Amino acid sequence: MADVSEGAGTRPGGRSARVRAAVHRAVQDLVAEGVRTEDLTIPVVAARAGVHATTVYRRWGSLAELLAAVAEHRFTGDVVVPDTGGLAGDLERWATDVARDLADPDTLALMRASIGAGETAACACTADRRAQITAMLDHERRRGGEVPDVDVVVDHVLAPLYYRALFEPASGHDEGPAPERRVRALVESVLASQAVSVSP
Amino acid sequence: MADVSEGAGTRPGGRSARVRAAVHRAVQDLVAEGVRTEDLTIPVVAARAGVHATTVYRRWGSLAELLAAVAEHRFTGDVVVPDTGGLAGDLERWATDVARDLADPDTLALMRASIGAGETAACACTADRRAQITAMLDHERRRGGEVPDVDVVVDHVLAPLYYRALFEPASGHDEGPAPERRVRALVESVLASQAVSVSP
DNA sequence: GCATTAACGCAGCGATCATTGCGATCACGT
DNA sequence: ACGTGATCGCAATGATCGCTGCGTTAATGC
Repeated sequence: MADVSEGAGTRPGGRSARVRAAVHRAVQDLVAEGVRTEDLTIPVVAARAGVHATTVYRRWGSLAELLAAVAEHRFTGDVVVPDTGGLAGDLERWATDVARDLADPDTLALMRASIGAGETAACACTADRRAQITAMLDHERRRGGEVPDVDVVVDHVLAPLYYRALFEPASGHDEGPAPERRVRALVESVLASQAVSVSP
Repeated sequence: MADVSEGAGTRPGGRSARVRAAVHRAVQDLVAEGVRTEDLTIPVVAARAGVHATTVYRRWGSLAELLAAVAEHRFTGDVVVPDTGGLAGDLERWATDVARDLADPDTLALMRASIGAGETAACACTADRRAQITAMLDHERRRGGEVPDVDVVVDHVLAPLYYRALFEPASGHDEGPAPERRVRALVESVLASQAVSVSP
């Protein structure tokens, strides 16, 4: 689904797209198999993808740029903004999707690698999230409701999910029992903090 | 101050400690100078530290382990838990310190590299934070006050700080004006969320 | 349908990395 | 103060990476 829309680069040739898709899939597969960052090299990726390393060097140049591109294509357009009729429901469903996405080891590993690859690749991981939040808030505002600031939602809903995924993976204290109960609590808190909002 | 307490490893010899300190400082300096992850190699670190690469290979083995060690020694024991007499003041002051620490490009770069190096190194970055929060909450509890859960503080204060530092560096919309006003808002929100807490 | 040109495969090159064995040095226990 | 053993410096080695010509393939425009 995401591999189909590959033709948005420089020269959407029929073969170029297939090569790019193969390389992207190779990176995701390798990183999902737990290959260490130092072992994740361009020749390895090229071999897995079935293309020659020269091609990868020419198209992407560096491993960081390759990871950034993969991350950008991986983290954009996957989550559809829900419309449950209310902001609370929208946020809850959306946050649940995000949490499920972050629970995937493949996604997490790719994000780690992207963060380590550089600032650009790191920002690519969350580029769409803000836009999605803005869309949901606009929906609610168009319904006539009072909505919190985007930054508030980012701080109180998005940030906790990413923090836990990155820094506390399977801590063993609240892992299994309450995955979506936590999401509900986060959404409730952000809607409650509307009253004590930062803006005057 | 942190370099003095190096003698907690395997063999706290006088020279081993100096070598370790030199290597640690070399890593921090190099990563602070903006050296790309792919250019940050063991020979480079060794050359900067004034030791031979063989030593680094033998003591740490991999670059990931080296980064994990550096991150652990860098992010432990730096922040002292304040005691202003009240939980709000403690959290505010502590969060301000954390935010200031995260604002340092050197710290941020080291954290990025550590995250990219692997899960162990990543967790080393925030190992002490939870303990510090627990300490502050215990202080307040000993004063007889009602305190929120540790996870709530992590979600609503710590997570936003780390998220912003990692994924939105100098976005250009609220960077300069209100660094500590944001911290105050976060602390206020966590104290307010006590009322609508998740726990029954 | 044909010319054009971008993109890919191939082979070879230099450079750097990661590792290993040995001698020297320094810290630690008696 | 001296012996013992760990740690470090040094030099050499094999392996791999990253890059650059050149020929070929196939996608695009007329």
